Amino acid sequence: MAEAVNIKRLAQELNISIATVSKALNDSYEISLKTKNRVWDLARELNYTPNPAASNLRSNKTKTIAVVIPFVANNFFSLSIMGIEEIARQYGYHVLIYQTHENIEAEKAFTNSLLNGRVDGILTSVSSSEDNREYYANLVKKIPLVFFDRVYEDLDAVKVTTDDYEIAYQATEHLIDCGCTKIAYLFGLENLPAGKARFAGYLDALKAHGIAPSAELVVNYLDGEALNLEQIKKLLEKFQPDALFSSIEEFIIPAYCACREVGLQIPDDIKILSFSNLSTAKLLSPSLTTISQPAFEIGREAAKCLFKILHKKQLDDEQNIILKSVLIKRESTGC
Amino acid sequence: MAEAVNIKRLAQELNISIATVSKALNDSYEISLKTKNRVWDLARELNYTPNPAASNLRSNKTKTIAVVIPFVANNFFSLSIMGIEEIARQYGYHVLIYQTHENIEAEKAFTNSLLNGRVDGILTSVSSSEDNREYYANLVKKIPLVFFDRVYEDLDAVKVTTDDYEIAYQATEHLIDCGCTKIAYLFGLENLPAGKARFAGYLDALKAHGIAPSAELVVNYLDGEALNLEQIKKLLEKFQPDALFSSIEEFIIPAYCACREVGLQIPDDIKILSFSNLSTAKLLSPSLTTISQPAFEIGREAAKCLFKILHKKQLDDEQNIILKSVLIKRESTGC
DNA sequence: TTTAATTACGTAAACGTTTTCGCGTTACAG
DNA sequence: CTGTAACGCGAAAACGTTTACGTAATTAAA
Repeated sequence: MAEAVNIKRLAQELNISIATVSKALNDSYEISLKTKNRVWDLARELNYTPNPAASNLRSNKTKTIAVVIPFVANNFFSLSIMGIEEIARQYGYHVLIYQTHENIEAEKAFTNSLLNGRVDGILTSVSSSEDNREYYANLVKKIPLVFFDRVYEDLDAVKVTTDDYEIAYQATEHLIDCGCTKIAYLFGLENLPAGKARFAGYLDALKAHGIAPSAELVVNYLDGEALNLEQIKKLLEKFQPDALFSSIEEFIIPAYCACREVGLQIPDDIKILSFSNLSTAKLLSPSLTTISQPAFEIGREAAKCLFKILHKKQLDDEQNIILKSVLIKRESTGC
Repeated sequence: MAEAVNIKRLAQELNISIATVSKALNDSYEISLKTKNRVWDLARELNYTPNPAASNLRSNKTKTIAVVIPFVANNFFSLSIMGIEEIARQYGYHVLIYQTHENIEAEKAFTNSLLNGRVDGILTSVSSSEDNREYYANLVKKIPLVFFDRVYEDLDAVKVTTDDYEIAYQATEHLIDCGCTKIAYLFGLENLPAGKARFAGYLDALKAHGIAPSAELVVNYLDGEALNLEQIKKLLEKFQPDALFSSIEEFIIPAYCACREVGLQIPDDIKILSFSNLSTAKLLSPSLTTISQPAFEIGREAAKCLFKILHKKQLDDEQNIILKSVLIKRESTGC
């Protein structure tokens, strides 16, 4: 604190100009190796680190990226962040985190606050509460941005997603293979391509197997665990489905509880399957069949793409990167 | 991007000096309300937002805090971050996240990189792999810092923790009340006050009930799920404990698996209890009795303390804030 | 030998703010 | 009418970098 060690100080001690010091620190070709070494040694000795604000101001680079997501306390997103962090660290970048809480206004406010040079780029998984497509259509023109998992289609930006349609189709077939014919669908992310693709996979699999979909068997996600519990209990009592296909993790607890409260045995009376990155899925009672998304890899991949853009490297042809999810069969689907 | 809108631009359009604009934006008493309104209106119209780098450089304030934690993909920490974020947003601060992966070198490297004015303050939960006390003893002199959950004692800094000793004592008594006399301890965070306090609570409760502790019944955490599974299986086979008291969440999966593989029924043959913030604890097979820490509140409280320090408000007397954990009894302790 | 190119470094401006200091105007007391 | 505040604002320096440009010394080419 006391003895501010900055470039000027280094320059004075070494009797050279601050320009030379700056260039030496940045390993410029203009500076001789001898001088560079003198600078580097003294910098290390005095524990010099460049002032980020000054550096940002002058160079217009912050070496910082922002991650804008609905929540961090969520298995998928926290794993994604781990992947992002890993790559960011490799590149020497810092990571700012913003949670939108699925609030579209917060989402706009945060991202807007990032446009004045606070960060070099943004990684985001958009809020599902409302359609915010127009906003993002504008945003992608203003700052390097990569979408992951929750994306908007047809925007001029890189998108890292998973094979939602295919895996949902495959999962539905699994339920059918297990003898289910009345498969209820717990619908989340309805406003987003991911949610629509999952639902489409479910519907198409039903049709391919000659099962007529029924709107009565579809439950839309509501905000609040208790509400969903009520919804699912009503569903179970009124329409007696023989399976629950949950498209988002948030339905798991209410689904299990609802079955218990209604007195249904899993998987004998009803089978359950859910999109989820829960590490304890195998310990649930009974263990839960899940569609597990490669959350960590999604984070890594998205971050890699962003850094390619930031470093102006040509992106390998495609703007859409699709990773594979995996269906992990466990007791809750019982076969 | 094109038409950089900055203070100079505002000043030109309004035909006043940049000093006046700056002061108006900061609501200085020196400026008349009339002028302020003109500035504010134009700023809004042109979508002006101050350049953070310039502002930071001049004022030495970043409106940014850092959170340095072992992992974000962890129920406790991700909840803490939610709490921190909530408070930070109220104060208009940005949040940088750094994961140490329990690596003491990464821990030092990150925090050192924050000392050049990148952030105004730090919130941290220290790595448990080694003792890094000396480093922090120095660090707290250089930057406002608040510890939460995983702290070092006797440092001149605010510490937000939980009642580890008391709740561990209480939990052990609960196991004893359920008839257990041979209670194994799955030991984590051994290098930290939290880990030591939990263990002490366990030991003291045993003694108070006339049960002699045994070193054979203590298993230390190893890095890697498989290793812990092996350890616990050996423990079960060699010493037949009638309860497992796990001091950290990471033991839950290996503990459950070990019991299954060895053929022990929970809670009939053996009871299990663990520190944990797992939201699915009640859905496990059988549901898990947990000590649940108020993770969200810890984050909130820690952030509040940091902002008090940053705003030079006097801290209410005490440097140690202790929140209460809660013991949630479920099937795995079966009584 | 002369000229051109290269190397190694310095000067100074610039990035967009904040803030100190000073100055002119108005209001009011004496 | 003069002297003194108070008010409202502007000029300019400062924060610590980066970088365009200039220049002297050395080397290579002619």
